[in-house]
Amino acid sequence: METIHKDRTYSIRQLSKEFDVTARALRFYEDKGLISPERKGQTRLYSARDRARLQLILRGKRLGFSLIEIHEILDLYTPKDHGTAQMRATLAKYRGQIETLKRQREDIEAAIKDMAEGCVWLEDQIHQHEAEASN
Amino acid sequence: METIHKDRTYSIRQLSKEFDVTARALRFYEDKGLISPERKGQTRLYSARDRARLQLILRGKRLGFSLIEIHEILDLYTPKDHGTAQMRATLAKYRGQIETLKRQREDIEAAIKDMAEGCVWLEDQIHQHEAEASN
DNA sequence: CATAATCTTTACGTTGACGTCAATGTAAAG
DNA sequence: CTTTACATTGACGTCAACGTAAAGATTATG
Repeated sequence: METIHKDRTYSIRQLSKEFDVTARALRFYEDKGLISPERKGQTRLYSARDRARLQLILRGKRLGFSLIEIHEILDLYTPKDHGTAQMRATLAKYRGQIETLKRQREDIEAAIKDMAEGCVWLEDQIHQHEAEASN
Repeated sequence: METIHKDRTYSIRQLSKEFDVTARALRFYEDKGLISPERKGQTRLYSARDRARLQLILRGKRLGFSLIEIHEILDLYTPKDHGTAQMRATLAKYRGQIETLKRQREDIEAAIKDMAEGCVWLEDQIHQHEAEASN
């Protein structure tokens, strides 16, 4: 194992190229409190942790969550408090989020099913059409 | 079986209450060409088909698609042309859509997995905390 | 050293998806 | 027939999520 991995930092360009988002978007996410890269003087230095958070942000976006919702989800990923009551509350949020995701998964599966059936029907039609044409 | 089912129509209020969207939204969707209810004079009359389309629209929204994307998806649901070439093209779109949905499903499953692991960890922490407290 | 390439902040512009308000129409109830 | 309730079409407002352009600071390169 090399030592290089955990302490690597990324420039704003590197990250924006890697994930195909604009630098503007990254600064915007920072503005909204979703990421907080360090600074070397003026310029931003993104850590591996920042990079991971960005991945979560983008996944959230692909799933149709707003930046505010994503912010709340990110909060679930950042361990902070240690009171039992707080931990129970956090646990409840986790579970709520899981329920949300499961409902979404059902939507997706219904959509996939619909589309797959449409495929079958269409393939069938095409075959019939071809059979007709060859007579 | 009763005869009442297929020919029922819905007012804009009925639909908006049933699906918990505003009348404004329904008119907006119409403006964008997503639904086309008939008119009795001025007022809109939504058919069972319109209702079904609305369900698809809302599902699309829950999955994070834009109205434009939803419009394209709705097009896939409305059979229209009969040329073999067109049907092949449509089939390709179906398949593309399925791929999109499958990628989304993978995102969701990853998210669910993350959250579930977080749950386990949290439950563990809470148990340890309680064990400590009882000594 | 000059200049080009990147970075920064500030600020205004844009697009999507509606909300809200005004002015008006119409249909059922009392 | 008047009131009450819900319908319609504009037109403008709003919020999120960036895009874009301006102007300056810093770093890299010939």
